[in-house]
Parts: sequence; C-alpha cells; structure tokens
Amino acid sequence: MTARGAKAKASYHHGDLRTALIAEGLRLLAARDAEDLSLREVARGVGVSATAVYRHFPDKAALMAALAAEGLKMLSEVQHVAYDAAGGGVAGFNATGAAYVRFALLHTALFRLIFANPPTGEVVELADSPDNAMRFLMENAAKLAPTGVEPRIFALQSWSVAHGLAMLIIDGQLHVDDKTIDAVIDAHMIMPKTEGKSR
Amino acid sequence: MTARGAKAKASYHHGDLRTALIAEGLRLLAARDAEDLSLREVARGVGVSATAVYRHFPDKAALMAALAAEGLKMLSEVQHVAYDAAGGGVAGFNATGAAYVRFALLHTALFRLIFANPPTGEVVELADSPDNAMRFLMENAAKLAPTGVEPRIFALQSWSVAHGLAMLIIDGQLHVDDKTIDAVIDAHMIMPKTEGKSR
DNA sequence: GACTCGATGTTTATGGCGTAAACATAAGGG
DNA sequence: CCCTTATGTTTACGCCATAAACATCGAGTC
Repeated sequence: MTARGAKAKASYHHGDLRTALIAEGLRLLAARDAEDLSLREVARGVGVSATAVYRHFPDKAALMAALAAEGLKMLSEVQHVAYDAAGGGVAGFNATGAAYVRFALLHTALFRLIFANPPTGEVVELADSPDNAMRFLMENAAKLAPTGVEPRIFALQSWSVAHGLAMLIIDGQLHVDDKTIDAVIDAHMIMPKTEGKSR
Repeated sequence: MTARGAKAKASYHHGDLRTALIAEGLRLLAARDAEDLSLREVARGVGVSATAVYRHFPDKAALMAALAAEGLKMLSEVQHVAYDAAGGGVAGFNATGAAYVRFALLHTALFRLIFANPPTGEVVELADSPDNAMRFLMENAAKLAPTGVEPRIFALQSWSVAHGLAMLIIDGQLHVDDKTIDAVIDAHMIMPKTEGKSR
C-alpha cells in the first residue's frame, strides 16, 4: 500500500531514488570535494545499496554530471537575481560577475564540479546552448563592449576575469577580501571608461 | 643474485629513485590526467615496488606536490623566455600572458596539478615568495598599471584574465583559436589605451 | 675482513572503491 | 492469475593507497 500522501518508505522500492541521490550528492558536496565523493557514500546516505545507483545512472560519471547540471542551474539563478537586484545595465553586469565569484566561494566543490564537466551536446564557441548559464553573461558583455574592442573579445575577457579570479581564490593562490573582488570585477568596466564606452 | 651489469643497475637499490619517480610522473602526465595517475603506476614505470615510493615521499599527495613544484618551475621559465623574446615592456607583458595560456594547453594535466596544490609555506596575498612563478607576472602588471587603476587591482586582474582563459579552454567550455587567445590577452592592455606609467 | 646500522627496497595484508553478474521483489497489465 | 518489467540486493573482481614486517645494500668501526 503505497501511501502516497506522506512518505511511503520502508518498502523495497524507494519511490524517487534518482532525485534522492542528486539531493544527497549536493548535500555531501557542501562538506567534501567532488573527488572525495564516492558513489557508495551517496548510496549509503540515501539508505540504498551501491549498485542500486546503476538503475538510474550508467556509471558514477553520469551521477556527477547530473550534480554538475543542477549546480549550473543554481549558478545561473544567482546571476540573474544579482543582475536584477543591481538594476541591470553596467551595474547589473558587474553584479553578475561578482555573484559568479561569490558562488564559487560559497559552493566551492560544486563550482569545481560544474567546470570539470564540459557542456553536453554540441559545443559552440561562446557556449550558447539555451540552457547554458553563461549565455546571460556573454549577452551582456557583448552589449556593453567598449568601442574599439570586439564584442566577442570583450565577452570572452569578461568571463575569463570572473572565472580566473574565482579559480585562483578557491585554489588558495590568492587571499583577497570582498572589497578586492568587487574592485577587480569593476575595474574591468571602469578601465575602458576613460577612453571608450561613451561612444 | 646481483647481476652486476655494465649499467650498474639491476641492483637492489635504485640509485636516485626520487628523481626517477618525478621524471616518470611528469612523463605520464603528458598522457593522462593527474587524477588518473596512480602511485602504483609511477612505481611500475620505474620498475620498483609501489611501497618503495614511501621511502621518498610520505604519501601520494607529497609525490604529486613534487610534480606540481616541477611544473611551476617550467611555467615560470616559459614566461621569462616569452618576455625576453618579445623585448620586454608591454609587448613582453602580453607575451607572458599568452605563454601562460599556451603552457596550459600544451601541458594540461600538469597545469591543473600545479593549481590543485596551493603554494607551500606562508601564503601572502600576491604570492610573492621568491620561488613563485607568479611573482614575475605580478611585478610587471604592477609596473604597467594604467593611471586610475590601482596597481594591485590591475595585477590581480591580469592574472585572472590569463588564468581564467586558460581554465575555460582546457575545461572545454571555450573553443578558440590562437589568434583569439592573443586578442583577449592583448585587449587587456589595449583597452585602457593610455600606455602604462612610463618607466 | 667481520660486524653493525641506517637507508632503501620488497612482500604481504587491510579496507575502500567502481562496477559487472546473478538474483529478488514489487507493481501492473494481458 | 501469471508474466513482464522496473527497481532493488548480494556477491565478486580487480585496482587503489598504505601500514607492517622483513630483506638487502653501503659505509663506517673494531
């Protein structure tokens, strides 16, 4: 009798194991690196045998890819929220970059996992698949490119600054405070202001 | 039965196992990712038992750290060579950044390994320990900072652009050609337009 | 030259991992 | 009602890092 109302547990079958595995994986990634996350541990956390995972994912890599996809969705969301909160425009664009870096600091293991998984499907130069979180950043960067700099180059550079800063910090190569993060991100827009941008 | 051959090898003791292990590790890193490199495989490649490694490194992490240190030396070298070849100054600085990215594309696994190992010893904000390869980049960036931008911020941003671009490419997020790489790196200097501080 | 001893190897063993194969249990449609 | 299919479990294999006990060399000391 699967009492669907509340939690129908204690039965041989789980009910929604796939979702549960992803949730447990994300939960564990808050406490350990992706490379230290074992398939067996995730299964254990859900209370299921290790091999049960294989009914929902062909192998461990597929489970990790699912976690990465979930993380990408989260990253995309915080960027949109930050953009709107800053009122769009240049301020919004800068806020997007800062949100990107802060997401990396707050969800380090997940952030790393996201970029350890190359985008699925056909990859085009600027990663413009519809569900790609980078699309937003690239669009804005292209719009705000200062005169004299190819929009595409400016877009690539914008992403590089945010991504590089995030990576250097989470890899322990850089110890900087919040103010410095904002300064580095903002400087990218401020600098051309002297000469270009006004058009 | 010590088959004392002409090579002075084939003896119970290796002679310079530590160096040989590092060399073999670097060799293998040209063909596989660091995470797929096993201590046992390195030992096998040198023709020694797996546990022999522990006479020279406390654990696998220490071996990997030694490989990373060796890689950092290589990275530092190519940057200096590129700087000199370009005749120093702004062109030299840009060449340094491009060399950084190309090193990442050419020695991907090693590059990743380098930044998976936070610098040893006391870490200061701009990583200025004497043997640190980043020192050079930071010094130059500080010298060439355009007026109106804090040298420290400009330096951090320069490193971030090169590092971010390198990471995005090797992680398969970006597919760009050589010309684009140079454009992104150079744009960083072109944008402010104003030549850096004289001197 | 025989003796010792520390440095450097080897063998053996333990517990964790990803995953293949065979088997068990639910749930539902003919 | 039985049979099929989806979804679990048990068991087993080979690889891994590494701890513990043991073997061998090279160099001093008597």
